[in-house]
Amino acid sequence: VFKIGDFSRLTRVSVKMLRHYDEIGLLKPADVDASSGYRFYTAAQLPRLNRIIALKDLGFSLDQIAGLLAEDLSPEALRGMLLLRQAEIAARIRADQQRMAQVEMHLRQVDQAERPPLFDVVLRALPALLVASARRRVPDLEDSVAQLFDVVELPVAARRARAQAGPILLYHDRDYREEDADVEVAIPLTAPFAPPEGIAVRELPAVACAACAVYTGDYARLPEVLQAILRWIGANGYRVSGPIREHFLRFMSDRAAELGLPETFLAQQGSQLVTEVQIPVETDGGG
Amino acid sequence: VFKIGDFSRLTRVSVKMLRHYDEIGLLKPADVDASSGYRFYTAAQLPRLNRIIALKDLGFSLDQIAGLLAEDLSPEALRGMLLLRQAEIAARIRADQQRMAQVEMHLRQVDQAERPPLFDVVLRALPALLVASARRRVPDLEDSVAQLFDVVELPVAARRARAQAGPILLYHDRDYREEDADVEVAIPLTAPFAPPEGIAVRELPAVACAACAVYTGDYARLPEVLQAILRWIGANGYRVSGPIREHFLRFMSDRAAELGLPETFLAQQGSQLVTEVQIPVETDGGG
DNA sequence: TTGCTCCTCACGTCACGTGAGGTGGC
DNA sequence: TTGCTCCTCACGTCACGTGAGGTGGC
Repeated sequence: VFKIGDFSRLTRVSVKMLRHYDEIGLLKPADVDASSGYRFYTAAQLPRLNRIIALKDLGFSLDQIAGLLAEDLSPEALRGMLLLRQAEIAARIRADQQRMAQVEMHLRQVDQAERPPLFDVVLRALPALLVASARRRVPDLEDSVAQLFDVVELPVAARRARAQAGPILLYHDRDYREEDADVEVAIPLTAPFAPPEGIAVRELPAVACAACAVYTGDYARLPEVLQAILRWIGANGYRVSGPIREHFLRFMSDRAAELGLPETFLAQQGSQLVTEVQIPVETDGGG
Repeated sequence: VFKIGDFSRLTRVSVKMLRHYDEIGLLKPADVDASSGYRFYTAAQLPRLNRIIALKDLGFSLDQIAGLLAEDLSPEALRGMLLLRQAEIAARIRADQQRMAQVEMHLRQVDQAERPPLFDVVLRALPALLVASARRRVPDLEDSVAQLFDVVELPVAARRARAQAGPILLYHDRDYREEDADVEVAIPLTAPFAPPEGIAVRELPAVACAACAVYTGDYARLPEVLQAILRWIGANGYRVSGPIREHFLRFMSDRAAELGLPETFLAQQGSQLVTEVQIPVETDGGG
């Protein structure tokens, strides 16, 4: 029979941890002196403590460990816990490998150039979105996109179906071009409706991984931003895997104001426009 | 200028997080209404928030991010932070890969057999230890080891140099044998001393990774334990990379009692002996 | 008036670590 | 007596999430 300090040295588990495990009921001392409160452990408790430490090393929480050590644990439940843990670890490894690639990229930027690194490109998932959209091949971007926007905006506004998110512009061409571009204007919806001709109500697919950058300012410089992100994508070993999106987080439109759009999405005269460029990517050479 | 809710939707950063960043001074609102306490943000704050999110994705703490966003951050300091992060991520990936291998092993055990899995083998590092030791080729383990123990124990006890850890028995043979075994008895020390002939005072090298199991009971069954760990090592894709050690955590010796050893290490008559078997390993096929 | 947004406490999370202040046995 | 070990609060960690309870503007 061991006092807590001896048991701690024996097992290399800190006294504080042993007291903690006692407190949460994971490992009760074999005996506790009623008057002094001294905890006493026995060698028979070593296997249980060893299992606790081993499971902790595998990353299980103390709560889960309590479950795994329960006598009535079925093999299927055990299998389930292990499979879950396996999936979690796999996900963490993938996330860490992405982080690693990003850190290495920043290091290259610091080593090569004097200018501060471009920290603003972020990889993230894009959720699926229900939208009303119109897709056309338009002669030139400037004017046609504004018109296309109105075409979609009107029926959405009439049905009060607009969701709390700005419109999205998708470029369906493989190569970026300003003439005869195949573009789609999409407006997020709260609920589907039967669209008039020329307009579709559909779900914009979710994107597992997109390189995104938020840009504040005039649309004239959006192509520059786009080029910068494309360079970033190349430099980080990714490749474009779907249509480029521009998400207008805060935009300006006289017509929109007339239509009574929520003020959130309307920039004041002279204040900044906010746009997020989103480029779906996948690992270059990977699936 | 945005109210906190609008800014939250714009950036997909929760209101709570924005308030938290305000509180810790990481991102103060451009303006706060004196009477209502309302926070107001501007588009000019977007780049900073984007950097914060990007750095958070890389796993930096908010404290570190504050440092990284400071205007007077030197490129060398930035480089240092990135290198540190890189090392941390690499370490985490390695640890996760080990965990993964362990989880997979447990899964195989659950799938193949009905018996509960052997959770008790743990991988861990062994620290370097200053010891007094004697190494001999002995005709048979039973008696000779006990004698060898006394040979080392006496001078250590005379100098009161014994550290708070039990003695260690090392097997230097490549293959396990009970006859003509090349064994070493090592006793951890608090301080070095000039040893008598036949005894060395040296540092037992640290081991980066060892498969360890704590065994409670009679020494007669130690070879079984050893065999079980060796099977575990094979099944998990490791191979033995150094001499096998037996660390006597709680042992019995009449002679030791005479010598006034700390009671911790002496089992009562009839109570359990506690021994940890430690086998240095490396990844099979790896460095 | 109702609903929505904003505010400030204050507590919970997770697995302990770190004192503070006091006791008991050699 | 001194030093060592044990005890029980109680607070800190980290980055927020989750209510509680109240206010302000349309």
